[in-house]
Amino acid sequence: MADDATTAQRASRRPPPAEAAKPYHHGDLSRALVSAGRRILETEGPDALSLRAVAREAGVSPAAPYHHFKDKGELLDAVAAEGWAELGDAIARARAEAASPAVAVTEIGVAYIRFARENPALYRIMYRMACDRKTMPEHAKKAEGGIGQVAEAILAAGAQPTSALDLQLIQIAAWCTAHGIAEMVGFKEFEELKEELGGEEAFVRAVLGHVGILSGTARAMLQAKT
Amino acid sequence: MADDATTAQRASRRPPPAEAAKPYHHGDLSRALVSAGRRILETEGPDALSLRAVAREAGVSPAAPYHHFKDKGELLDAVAAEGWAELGDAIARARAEAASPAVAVTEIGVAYIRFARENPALYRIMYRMACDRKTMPEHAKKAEGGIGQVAEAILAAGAQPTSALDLQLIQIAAWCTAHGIAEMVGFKEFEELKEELGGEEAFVRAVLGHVGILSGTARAMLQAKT
DNA sequence: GTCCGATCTGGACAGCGTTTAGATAGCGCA
DNA sequence: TGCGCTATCTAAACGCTGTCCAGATCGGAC
Repeated sequence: MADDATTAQRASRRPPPAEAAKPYHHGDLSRALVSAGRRILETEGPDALSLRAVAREAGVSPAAPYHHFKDKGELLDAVAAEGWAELGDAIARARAEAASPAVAVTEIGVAYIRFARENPALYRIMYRMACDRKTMPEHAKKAEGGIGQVAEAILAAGAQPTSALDLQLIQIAAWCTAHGIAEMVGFKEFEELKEELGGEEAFVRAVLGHVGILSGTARAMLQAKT
Repeated sequence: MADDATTAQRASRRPPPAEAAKPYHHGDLSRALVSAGRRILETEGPDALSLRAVAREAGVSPAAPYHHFKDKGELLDAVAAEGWAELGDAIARARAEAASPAVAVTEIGVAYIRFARENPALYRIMYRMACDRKTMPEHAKKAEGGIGQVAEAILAAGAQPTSALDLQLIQIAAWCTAHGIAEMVGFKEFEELKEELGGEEAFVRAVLGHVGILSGTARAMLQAKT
């Protein structure tokens, strides 16, 4: 086994091999550190995610990560970026699998919230990083597999925004709503109600059903009635 | 000055004096610790809020707080509870000052978000505690000066929920939305857009305007159209 | 074949949350 | 008035953390 690795590495191209079992000088650590971080996040929660723990998990000294990330924060940023990419995929999948454009927006919301609930520690880090640092990872904004999907889905559902700004605000409102629900669904207060409604997803759909993301036209219509 | 304090304390009733400058054995520390915590939160941010820093700020040894709170978490809980009480007051004020019942719900939302934005570190702690611990402070739930206000305001605005459950879901949806916007308004992504709209509050109102919290009847109406 | 530069280690530092043993001092009781 | 009780506070210590440094290691370029 060790022989295999050594041989494979010796036969490889000039740059350090991208995937080897436990290669080389130490291999490509940055990737190993990020996935070690995710592993810790999943198994031990966000509070256990220390730089030292990550290094330990990856089998290197506590100082080693500093040759790949200037900071603990930068490592967390890399972990978060991976999370955003996966969230984007989940959103794209939900949109593709939606029964009709009309329900796609809701399904995207449900998928977003489900992702956050299935990866609570990851989502916490993702939000934390998006909040503190200046830019979101590009993945999160891109149309293919990103938040940009929301605008498209809203348009496909037949909404008629009065301007580009209107559309942008719709998008932001949808995102804020999803984030808010995602973070609050876990509150212990709602445990009873969730059970009454038949599970967490039912609860999420019920809450989502009480939030209307309104384009300019729909909003005007609603105001005319009230 | 020291004389004043000593005299006042000696003349006081049996139980330890509630308000003295720097009294006694050490005075009523728990209160001092909580306000020291808030001071640190405001001046140095949430990351600087260590138990030791709080003790230092209050002028006691690092072990002293353990006679009043079993945990760092319990101290944070106390700080958060104070925050919830103040948020409740802000909500009540917004409702009382609203021009009409129809706009009260929006004004409550704006007040909620403004509080979160003006006390970002405090709000972070408040949410964190509400998330991790089992129960919200009673203050937050009470009708006078609490989230319960939302339901009343919604009813006063003329909404016609189809059931108690419907009303509860409306309330939760509103809360989730406010929380989501409150946390995301700070994103650097929106800086440009905020400026374009003429400030953060304008941005908040614009986003809020694109979210409709729908009672059962209003929802049915909207669905009939789409 | 020799050197360079990237990578990794071991050790150190200050700061953290928490526990323990011991000092201090107000209160109830005699 | 004085004595002990108990709540409160301190000093010191533990293992943990993020971060930095000097030195060891080793692949790749000349």
